[in-house]
Amino acid sequence: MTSRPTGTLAQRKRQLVADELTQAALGLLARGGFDAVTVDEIAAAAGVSKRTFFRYFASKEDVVVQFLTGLGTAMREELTSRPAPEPPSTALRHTVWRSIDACAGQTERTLRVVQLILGTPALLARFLERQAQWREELAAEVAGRLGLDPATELYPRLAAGMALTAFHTVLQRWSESDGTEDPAALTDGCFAVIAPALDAVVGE
Amino acid sequence: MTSRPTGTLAQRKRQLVADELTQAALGLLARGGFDAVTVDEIAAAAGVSKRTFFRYFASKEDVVVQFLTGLGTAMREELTSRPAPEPPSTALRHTVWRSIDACAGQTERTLRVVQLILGTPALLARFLERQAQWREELAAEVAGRLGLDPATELYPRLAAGMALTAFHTVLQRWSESDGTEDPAALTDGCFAVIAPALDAVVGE
DNA sequence: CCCTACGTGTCACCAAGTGTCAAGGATGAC
DNA sequence: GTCATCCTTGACACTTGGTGACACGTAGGG
Repeated sequence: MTSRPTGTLAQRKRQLVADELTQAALGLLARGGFDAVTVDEIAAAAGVSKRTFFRYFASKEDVVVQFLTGLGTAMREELTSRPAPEPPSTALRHTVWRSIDACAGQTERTLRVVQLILGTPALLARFLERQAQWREELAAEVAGRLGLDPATELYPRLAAGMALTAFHTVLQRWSESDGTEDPAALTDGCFAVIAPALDAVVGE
Repeated sequence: MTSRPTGTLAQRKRQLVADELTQAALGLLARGGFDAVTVDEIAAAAGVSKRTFFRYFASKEDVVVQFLTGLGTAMREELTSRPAPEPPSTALRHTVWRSIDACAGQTERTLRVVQLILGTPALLARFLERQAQWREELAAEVAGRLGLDPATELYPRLAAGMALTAFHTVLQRWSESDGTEDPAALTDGCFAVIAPALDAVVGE
């Protein structure tokens, strides 16, 4: 998907530095943990200054969490592209699955990042903050699909929240099993549980 | 319940300082926002040193989030005290309601704190981190109630996650409405949506 | 009266994050 | 070729969150 050189030369150079920073950060943070590594060390490992690090990432947590940033946009894209008559449980199941499937190419790397995030309170906090943003976006999209007023109806936010709870549960189980359990099966299992609530409103 | 002077004199003195710190912090943070107020200012307003502030609170966020700390323990207490044969949706509805109802005595103060948290990314992140802990605790309790193995079954974590999604949604709506909407009605409305999923497993 | 324990203030220190400015490198006009 | 310009970067200084070490004062117990 990102195989051909995208954008201008300046943009590609910028992307190169960002990748180098991410690479260095994930390598150092994997061993030693989050607190044991300083931003100066990450910057030095990438061959840039501390100041440049903060020109690419808003915070030390950001360099890890942004590794999973694509997931949020992937989810919203998938949800908007789902056919309208599809029941919410099906549409949201594909939405969550799309974000998980997006990491298929780099399984072991993603696993280490997820384990790092779920095992580090500061990173978990930032990750959950991201999820809160995604929830609002998904809720708006769900409301639009069903023609509900997001300001008065409780369903959109709850549906988005349930989907993200499923997402989080899948990541937890996948992380705890060291990648042994099948993400697809976990996703289906989670949605089998929450589907009765997601689809109950359809008759309304 | 905390009407009579509890604990030793030293404990009460400690509580006094903690209350003074919380009071000062909430007062200053309400106007000016979270970033505009420094820990030194909070400590000075409470008449102690910065070092003493950090002997009472682990972080600047903590002084705000800990104001809602009782909610987590209140929830778990309520869930454990619920009769075993009660359907999950009923037990969890009372669980969430108990934590909301616990703030009944200080409505306007709680409202300002909730609005501050939901409107400040750093505070929201810490608050969500707390909720993640609560979720694990509630999931363990749910698993115990139903005799499910929390390591293999998806239901406990999902049920706890749905309940906390309801909790969060109630707080959001209550906060956005400036306290106008009725928390009890919101709670019932949320659980009416998620109940089909919570109770569907009963037959199993 | 002394001794201990505990809470607090002071100071020093580290790391995260930001503003500012000057240097360098690429680009484009003439 | 040269100059002007823009953009990125590094260097430096600074603020703030957070921690460790130590010294001081006070209450209680021998």
